[in-house]
Amino acid sequence: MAKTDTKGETARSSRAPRKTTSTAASRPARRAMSAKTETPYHHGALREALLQAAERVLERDGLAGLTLRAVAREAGVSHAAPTHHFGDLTGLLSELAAVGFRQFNAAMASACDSATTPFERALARPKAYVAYAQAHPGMYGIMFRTERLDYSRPSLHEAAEASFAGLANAVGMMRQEQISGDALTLSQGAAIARAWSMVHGFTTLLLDGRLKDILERLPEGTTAERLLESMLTAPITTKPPV
Amino acid sequence: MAKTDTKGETARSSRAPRKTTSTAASRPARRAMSAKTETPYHHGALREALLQAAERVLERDGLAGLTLRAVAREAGVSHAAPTHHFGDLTGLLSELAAVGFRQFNAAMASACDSATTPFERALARPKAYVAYAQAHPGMYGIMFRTERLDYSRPSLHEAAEASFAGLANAVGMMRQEQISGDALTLSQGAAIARAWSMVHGFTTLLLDGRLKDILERLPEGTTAERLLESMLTAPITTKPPV
DNA sequence: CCCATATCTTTACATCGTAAAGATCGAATA
DNA sequence: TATTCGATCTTTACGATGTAAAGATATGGG
Repeated sequence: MAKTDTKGETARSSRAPRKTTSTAASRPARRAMSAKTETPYHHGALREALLQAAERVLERDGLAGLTLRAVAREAGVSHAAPTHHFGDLTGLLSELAAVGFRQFNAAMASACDSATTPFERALARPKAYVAYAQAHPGMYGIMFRTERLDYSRPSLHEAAEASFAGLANAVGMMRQEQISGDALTLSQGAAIARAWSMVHGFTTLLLDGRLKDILERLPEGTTAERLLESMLTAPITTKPPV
Repeated sequence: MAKTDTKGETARSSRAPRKTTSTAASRPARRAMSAKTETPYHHGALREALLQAAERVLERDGLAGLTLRAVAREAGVSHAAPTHHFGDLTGLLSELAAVGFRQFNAAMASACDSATTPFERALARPKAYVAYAQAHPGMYGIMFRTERLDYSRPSLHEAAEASFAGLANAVGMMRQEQISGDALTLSQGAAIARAWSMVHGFTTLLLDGRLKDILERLPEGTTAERLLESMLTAPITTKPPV
């Protein structure tokens, strides 16, 4: 038969020695393991290690470099190991996106906490939103690359839901009214949609380099953050936009 | 050597007979061509045929199904034919995105023309924007899938530039001032960024299914278009959003 | 102490993008 | 008109990827 997969996909020996977990490292290995007592057959916490490896690969090589096999190489395991933990590529991306949403939610919460005046509080979330996306462009890209995500996974569903709830809550605070979870008035829905659309749209356009044209034509040294601030606070001149 | 590419990749015979162009069809073929006088070696207008095939594949099978080989199959040519016309996958996607931007620009222009009152004119563009994306989700997805696009290609650059110019011009009309091409005030830039971010953000969230949560909680039968309209026209309650 | 099960590796294969070389046609040129 | 050259399309080939299936190995419960 035709020989395939013959070249350098083992990755067992040359990588960094596998960081065994406490339980696995504490007790001596029963059977002989490749003479050098390293790289035990069982990893111990491979799932988490794979997620961390995936995040490294994503931020280093971008979305195009984020493959199952690349993640396995980065983690120093066989190329089929991730499949066992995540089912398929969609599974891995979905779990990674869930990690991203949790990071994101934490960043938003901490930004809200550190704001004191009402004016600060109004801008804290949008600024933190854009800041997170700029600091983790790969992660943000994955979180909204819907075609390769499976929202039926509980971890992703919950993390994304929490993110949305935080947004709705913030909008409710602005309007000084409680936003219930099960029903919305058109005015409330419009306010949420406006806030989310504006910040999400700004972020994606910024990450895609689409705002460069605008930023270059603005007064010398105007940053994206300044543009965001102005976009959110400046009075609207004559009629609704566009 | 190991045999590869041995199965069903010819695609010459079973497909629809190639639609030869006028010049190719008008004169009889010189040499014998596979006994059945069809599928001439030279297509005649393969480049355009490939772009149309790509658009069909995109809207039928989605972005994941849009591969060089799938497009070649759809057009009934060998899998390497597209490479000659577009260089690589990025080339094909970029030219297809350019087609999308031209369609989009035409739709926007026609929407502006058919608007009469100032109120209509203010909403005509956003509505047409979202309507185009909903009618051609694959195309819209490609136009903003930046990682696989080459904006240095003149056709794409020009079409996207025209789209941006139309937006800037529309915002200028709203503000009743001329927006020059080379310099912007912060207020002008903020107005453009707000308009673009809002509509683009709304569109991507809608296409990604992220607005379903909101739409379901709104009064019975509220459509996305209604939400958009409300988002753009409703007064902003208390302070800047988010 | 032993085995069922979870975990990880090996092997295999279809598909994809892309490169390189061969085949065919159109048209300019002599 | 015959020939040659360049453009167009096909064939062949190769490495990479996702995924399935089967084999190897460790872990924990009986």
